[in-house]
Amino acid sequence: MTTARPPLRERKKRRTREALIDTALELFTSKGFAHTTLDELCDTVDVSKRTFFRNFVSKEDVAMAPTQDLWTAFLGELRVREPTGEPLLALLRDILLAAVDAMPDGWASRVVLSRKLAQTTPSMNAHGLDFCDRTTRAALEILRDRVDLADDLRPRLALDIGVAAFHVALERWVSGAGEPSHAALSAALRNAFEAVPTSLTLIATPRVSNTHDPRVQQNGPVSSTNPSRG
Amino acid sequence: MTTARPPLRERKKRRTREALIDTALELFTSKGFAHTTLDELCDTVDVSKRTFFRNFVSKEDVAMAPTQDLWTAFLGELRVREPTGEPLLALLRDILLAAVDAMPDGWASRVVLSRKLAQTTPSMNAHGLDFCDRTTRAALEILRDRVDLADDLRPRLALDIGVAAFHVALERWVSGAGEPSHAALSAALRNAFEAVPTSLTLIATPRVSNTHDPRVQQNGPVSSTNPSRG
DNA sequence: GACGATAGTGCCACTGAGTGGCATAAGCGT
DNA sequence: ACGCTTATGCCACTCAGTGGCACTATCGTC
Repeated sequence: MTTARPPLRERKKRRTREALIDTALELFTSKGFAHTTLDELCDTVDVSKRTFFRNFVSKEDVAMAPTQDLWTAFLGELRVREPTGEPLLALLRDILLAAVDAMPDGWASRVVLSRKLAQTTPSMNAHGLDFCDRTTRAALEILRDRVDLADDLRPRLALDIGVAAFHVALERWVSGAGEPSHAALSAALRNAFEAVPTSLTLIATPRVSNTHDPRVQQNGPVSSTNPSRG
Repeated sequence: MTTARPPLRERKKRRTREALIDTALELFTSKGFAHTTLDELCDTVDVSKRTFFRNFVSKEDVAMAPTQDLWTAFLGELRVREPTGEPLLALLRDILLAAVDAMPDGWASRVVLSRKLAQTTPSMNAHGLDFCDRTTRAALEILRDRVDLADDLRPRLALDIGVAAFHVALERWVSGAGEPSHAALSAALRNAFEAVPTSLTLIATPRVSNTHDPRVQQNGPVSSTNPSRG
C-alpha cells in the first residue's frame, strides 16, 4: 500500500525523531516545559542528548515540530503550484488549505498540544513566531521567482496578512472544543481569510458610557469556528 | 526645563539600565551577539550579572529594549486616546505615529542597531516577535474595554494587520540609507498603512516564460521609504 | 557473506545563560 | 542619626547547548 519504501536506514532516524516529539509533547504537557529537563526526555526515549541536538536545534524546537511541518509543506506546495492569476491572498489561502490536507493522521492532535504549550511558554511561542517569520521571507523569495509581482512593499504585506489570518484561525481552532480535525481547521482558515476585507474598515465605536454594552456590530462573516463547509 | 524631577533614586537605576542597553548594542554589534558573554557586558558596565537579570529577562531582552519602549508607549497611548469612531486600522496607525513621536532623541539610532542585530540573530528576532505578539493581545484587551467592538475574529485580525504594516515599515526604514529619523519612520508607516487595501487584491501574475520579465505592476502607492510627508 | 566507506550515535568534558539565597549598601522618611 | 525600604553584590548551583572522538550500525560492492 505504501507507494514508496523509504531507505531502511532513515526510518530509524525518523522513528527516533517522532519518539522525541511525542515524548516531549507528553512530558512538557504533564510536567510543564520548564520542569522537564532534556536529560529526562532523552532518558525516556533512550537516546543521548547529543542525538537530540542533531535532530532539533533547541528544546523549544522539538515541541514546535508539528507546526513547522505544516510550514514546510506550505513552502513545498508553493514551489510546485501553478498560479492562475488569482489574487495573491487567495493563492496563499489555497496553498495553506492544501498543506493542511497534506498533513498525516495524528498531526491535528499533536499540533494542538504544541500550540497550547506555546500559549503558556513564551520561549516556545517566540521560537514558533520566528520560524513563521523566516518561512514568510522564504515564501516571498519563491513567489518573486515564480510570478510577476509588484516590487514594492505590497507583496510582503499581503503575505503577512495571510499569515495573520492563519494565526487567528489556528488560535480559534486550537481553543475550539472537541476532537481537533483537519476539516475544522480548514473551515477556520476559510473563515479567517473571508473576514480580512471587512476587518480593514472595522469601526472602533466609542463606548457611550463606561458600563458594558452587550450590543455589538453584527455585519461580519460567521464568527464561530464550526465547519460551515468541511 | 524638565517638567518633573524624577525621584532621585530611580535615576541611578535608569542610568544603569541605559548603560546596559547601549553597551550591549555596542558589544553585540562589534563582536556579535553569540560571541559576547554577559560576564563581559556586566564587567564593562561594572554591575553584577544578578543586577542585569533584575533589569532584563534575558540576554536577548536587553538588545530589544528600544523596540519594546515603542510598544510600551503604544499601549500607553492606546489607554488614554479618545477614539472618534474612525476605522480601527486608522486608529492604530495614528497611535503608532504618536508613539513614534513620543520616543526620545537617540531612540532612532538605537532601534536601528537593535533591528539589524535581530536580522542576524534568530533568538533576538524571536524574542522581539514574541513581545510584539503579547503587546497585540494586551492592546486587544484594552480596546475591548474602551470601545464597542465586534466579538468575532475581525478586531484581532485588524490589529495583526496593523502590526504587519508596522513590521514592513520598520524593516524598510531600517534598511534605508542615511541617518535614521523619526520623520522617515513616520513616512514609512503612513506608506505601509496606505498600501494595505490594495495589497489585498494584488494579483499573482504567472510568468509567461521562465526568463525574468522586468515588467511589474505599477498601480500601488509610492514604494520607496522617502519621506513624502515629514 | 565479508569489505571498506559512510553515515548516525554515545560518551565526556566544557562554556555560558539564568536562578535562589542571603548579606550588604544605598536611598528615603522622620 | 534612626530605622525602613529597595537595589545590589556575591556565591553556588542547574541545565541548555557545543566540540571532539571513539564506536556501531547501515549501505554499496565484490
